[in-house]
Amino acid sequence: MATSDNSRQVLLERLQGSGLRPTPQRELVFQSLMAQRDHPTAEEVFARVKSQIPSISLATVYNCLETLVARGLVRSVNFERGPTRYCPNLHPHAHFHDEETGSTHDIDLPDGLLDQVKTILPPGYDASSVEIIFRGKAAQPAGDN
Amino acid sequence: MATSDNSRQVLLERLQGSGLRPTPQRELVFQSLMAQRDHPTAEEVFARVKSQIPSISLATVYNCLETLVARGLVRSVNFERGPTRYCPNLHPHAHFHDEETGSTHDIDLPDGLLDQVKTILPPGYDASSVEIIFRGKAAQPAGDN
DNA sequence: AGTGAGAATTAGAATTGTTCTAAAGTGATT
DNA sequence: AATCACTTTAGAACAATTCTAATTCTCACT
Repeated sequence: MATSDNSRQVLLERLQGSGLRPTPQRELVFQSLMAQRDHPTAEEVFARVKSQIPSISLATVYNCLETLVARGLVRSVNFERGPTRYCPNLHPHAHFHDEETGSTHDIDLPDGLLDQVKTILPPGYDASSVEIIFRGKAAQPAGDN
Repeated sequence: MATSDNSRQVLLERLQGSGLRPTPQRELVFQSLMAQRDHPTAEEVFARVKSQIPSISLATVYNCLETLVARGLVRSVNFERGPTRYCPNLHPHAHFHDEETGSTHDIDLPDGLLDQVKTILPPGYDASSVEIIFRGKAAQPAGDN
């Protein structure tokens, strides 16, 4: 299949380009993600790749996933590890994570924006809530956490 | 102060309305969130309320927070507890969490939507990424995870 | 005021997801 | 073949959260 050869090429290039080695473990973890296009957890990836490399360890799977995410080859869905945070702001708002300070700011949403965003959902999808998270730098005097 | 009396009223009503008791612990946890409008973790809330009720336990803080979130009095920022998930879809897309099945679906984004959403950021905020998460029901033949 | 039932709290153990550490392996380069 | 950086492995450690069992509290009803 041409597609998987392509993505393998991309993987190899990205690794080379960062001075990282194209190890069997990295290739396999990447392949397993490309092959089954769902959203597996690290444990699930671990389970899937063990049949190919029985000696692979969970720590290696975590390492490989981290590498793939860092190289932009894969996306991680739980953007922010760490403890859940609670906010008393009940107005519809988005969150901005300042990556430098680790602080979180509330961003007010214009009226109707959430409804507008919901219109991108295909028929059959009924969203009870929408969450918008920005990440980046805020040239702002801190304050929030 | 009228505001905090107001929100206290709301708290009491919401609890009553669900047959829940307005305990000192629940009131205190709620108050502490209202008083300091940042995004504390459960541990931080625990630390803050201990001075008022030294006997309070961490489990109670978690319980109270869960209750407040369930009653819509407070919002939790790490929408989905549990393990991080990984997806190989590199096209800009949102995620839809099906609350019934626990599965996650990719939602394609129309061109320019992310840029458009970014325009709501006040000056000084520079977002390197935007994450959009829907939660709700999908009347869809599953498939994704 | 006393009692009983259900609700809530407490302390600590257990679980889960992730990261860390130390030792061993790999492979290109001298 | 010695070296050096990178990688993997196994298991311990850690952090966040949930669970459990015992106790305490609250409140409606006598």
